[in-house]
Amino acid sequence: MGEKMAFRARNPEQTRADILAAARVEFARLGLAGARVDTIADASGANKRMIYHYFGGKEQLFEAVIEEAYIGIRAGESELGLDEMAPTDALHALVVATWQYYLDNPEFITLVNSANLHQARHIAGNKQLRKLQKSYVERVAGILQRGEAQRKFRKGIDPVQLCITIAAIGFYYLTNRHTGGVLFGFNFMSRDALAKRLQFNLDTVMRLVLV
Amino acid sequence: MGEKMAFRARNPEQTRADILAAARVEFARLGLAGARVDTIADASGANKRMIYHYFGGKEQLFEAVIEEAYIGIRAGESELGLDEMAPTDALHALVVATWQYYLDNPEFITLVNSANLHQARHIAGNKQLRKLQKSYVERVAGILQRGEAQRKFRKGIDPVQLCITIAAIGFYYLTNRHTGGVLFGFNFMSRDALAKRLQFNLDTVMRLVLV
Amino acid sequence: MGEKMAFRARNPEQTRADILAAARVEFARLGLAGARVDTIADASGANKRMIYHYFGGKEQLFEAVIEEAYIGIRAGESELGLDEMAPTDALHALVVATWQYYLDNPEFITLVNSANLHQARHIAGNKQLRKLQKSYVERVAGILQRGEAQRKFRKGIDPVQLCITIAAIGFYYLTNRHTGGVLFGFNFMSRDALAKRLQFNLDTVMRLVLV
Amino acid sequence: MGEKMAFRARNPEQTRADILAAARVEFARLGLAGARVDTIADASGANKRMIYHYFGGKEQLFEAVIEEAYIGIRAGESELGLDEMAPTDALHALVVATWQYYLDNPEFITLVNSANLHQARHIAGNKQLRKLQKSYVERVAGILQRGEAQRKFRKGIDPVQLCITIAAIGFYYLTNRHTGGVLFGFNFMSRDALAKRLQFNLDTVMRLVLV
DNA sequence: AATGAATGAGAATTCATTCAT
DNA sequence: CATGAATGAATTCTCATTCAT
Repeated sequence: MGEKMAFRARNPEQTRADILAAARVEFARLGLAGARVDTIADASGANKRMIYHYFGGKEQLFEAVIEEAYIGIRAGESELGLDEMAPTDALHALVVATWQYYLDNPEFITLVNSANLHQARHIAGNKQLRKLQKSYVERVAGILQRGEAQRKFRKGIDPVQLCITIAAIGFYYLTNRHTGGVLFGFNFMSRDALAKRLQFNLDTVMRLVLV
Repeated sequence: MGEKMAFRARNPEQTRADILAAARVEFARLGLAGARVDTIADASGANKRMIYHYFGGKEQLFEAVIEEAYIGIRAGESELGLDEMAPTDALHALVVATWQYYLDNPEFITLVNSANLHQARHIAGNKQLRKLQKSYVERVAGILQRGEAQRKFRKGIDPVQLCITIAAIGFYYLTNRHTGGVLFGFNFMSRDALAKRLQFNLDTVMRLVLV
Repeated sequence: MGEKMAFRARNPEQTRADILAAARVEFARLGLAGARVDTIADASGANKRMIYHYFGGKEQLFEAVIEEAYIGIRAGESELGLDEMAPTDALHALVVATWQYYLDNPEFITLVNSANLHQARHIAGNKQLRKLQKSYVERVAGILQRGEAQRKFRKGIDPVQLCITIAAIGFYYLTNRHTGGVLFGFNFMSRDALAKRLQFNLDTVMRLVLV
Repeated sequence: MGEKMAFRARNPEQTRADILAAARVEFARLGLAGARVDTIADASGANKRMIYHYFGGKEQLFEAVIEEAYIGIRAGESELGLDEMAPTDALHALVVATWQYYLDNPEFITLVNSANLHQARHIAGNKQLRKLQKSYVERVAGILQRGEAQRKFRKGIDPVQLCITIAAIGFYYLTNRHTGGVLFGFNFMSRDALAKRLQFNLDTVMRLVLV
């Protein structure tokens, strides 16, 4: 009686990170409207009050999750060293890396879908993400220019459209894996199916750019 | 004016259809969890009770909406007369028609995303959709075979992967138009942007299949 | 199209009786609040509108059911010919008949409980039932008098209290058979258990009245 | 006045107990189906959300109420000190105490009826109640044995049947007091009527067991 | 007499958020 | 910084009853 319950480690950084991690999972699984603040609090090991303390509310927490997700994917790409590779190799590496990022971060695709369902208002005006994206497009543009200069790639390929297509052919396959499984009647996530898709996508991109 | 419209037309078919139409819009806009039964009832001109009477509940209504959406897109394709066209024309027409369907039915893409968020459990076991999809794939396979026989198309192109890619390059662009707009910094839905994207996609597909 | 649905037999008496029978079962199973007008309509083979037509509403239907139930049990007793039997035999027959009525009409006990939950307001002022009850008590009083005159029964036994006790020892056992089963740990409705209880009750009543 | 009682005492135990008490009254008055969660919330001074927090739902709250009711009656009996009394006195005390418990806890009888209406599923598998009941029966069996040993009581009286009968003759009178009042035409709850009934019941039980 | 579609009021349940400690 | 009890506003779902045919 009167016994004092042990508080969790008074570690603000950790608490914040734990909440964010739990929120990422929950929002990815159920979307913004379907996610439960209670569930996030429980899963994070913190409590509901902390969510409001650190993030202000459910929507702001969602914002933080989305931002973090986009920072994550762009960070990965900048570490590939694409600028040092031959153009063809760089493009190949980019397609593979994008695909692999989706596979390693299964929450990313549903988070992006949720962000779009809400018309991207949770990242509207986010300069940082705009900047990261810009440097990404420039990197791809650089690859195309080098390829073109070497007479390997066609002229006039729009780097933005290429970026979108590289994302599309992987992202769509994975985000629609459930309905795809039902409609097409095979397991989209089997090792074979995944390998086949990656190969097909590499083909698609290469045929698109090579002269 | 002042006239009391106590009861709506005693027309079960119409009532059901009105609810379904209102539900399609609401679910597309806010997802399964975000959609409000009340809003659907009001928008449909019917009342909440009718939703439960005709569909059983929110989830079953969602099921009906998703099923209807898939039936709609497949129905459009079967009316294109692809089998009567030259292979190249047929493929071109298919890419254009798919793209146009997405533009004409903006709800379709978010509904599909919602269905996938919930792991496709709302269409699991739906034989009809499986069948429709099958005949769609077969139609595409037919185009590929004819193209191959005419030495226009490469050999060994997987029709399933092609179907997925044709959908992906249009669908992804449109579903991600909001975050895309923020990140890339241009309006994905401007006339020019749309025309450019369609052209790029046609290019992508043609380069993929042509010898 | 324009095909006319077959109406059920235009037989008011039958329709009313069917509704009443279905209502008895439903009210007995779930009580007044738990019973569903829809269920009664479906089970009766009629439709909801008929319930309102014939009875006015759910509460009035309940009234009709309760009244019918009480008329039923009293009707049974008056047919036993108790007045023609020796007092001991008459009492014995009455205990057995009461018990048997409960067993044959399992709905009776829960209906009575429901009527009491609602403080008997559904039979308040019902002269007919009061009259039937009166003649029942008089019949029992007659038995006691004859028994007393023959020096078989004690003097001064209150017929009302006896009536209540005869009902109580059977009714309570049966109405509480479910909780009884859980708490005492045996099946109150097995052939053996029922026989044992009846014997015990006969004993109880006989010892109560015999000199 | 004008003072805002925004939050009630932060006392989980009390809150839970308040809800339980309010629920007991409401369920007793209207049954499981007739009871209103809103009413319970208001009457308890808590709010609806707390009911779901502490009990999970209406049905589970009902379970808790029923369990508490049964624990209550058994607790009372174990405090009577029956084992220290002469057999006849013990039996007398038990009949009186049972009767008095019903009178002091008017909710008990309708709760038991409700539990039985729902086929005792709310206490099915409740080991604690089974155990309490068992020790109760054993206590009664002990009285019978002592009485028998002292040649005061008949041999071979089934303690379970006796328990049931002791409950029945009081319980039935009280649960049926409303219909009884209408049918028999007197007030079952007048001081006189109650006294008379208790005396009759004592008589019934004593004649049943005495040699 | 009979039907079943339609309704509004209400009931159970859920949820993001705030308050006292 | 941390906790978890408490809350009000929604939200889904239900139900007795009425209306048009």
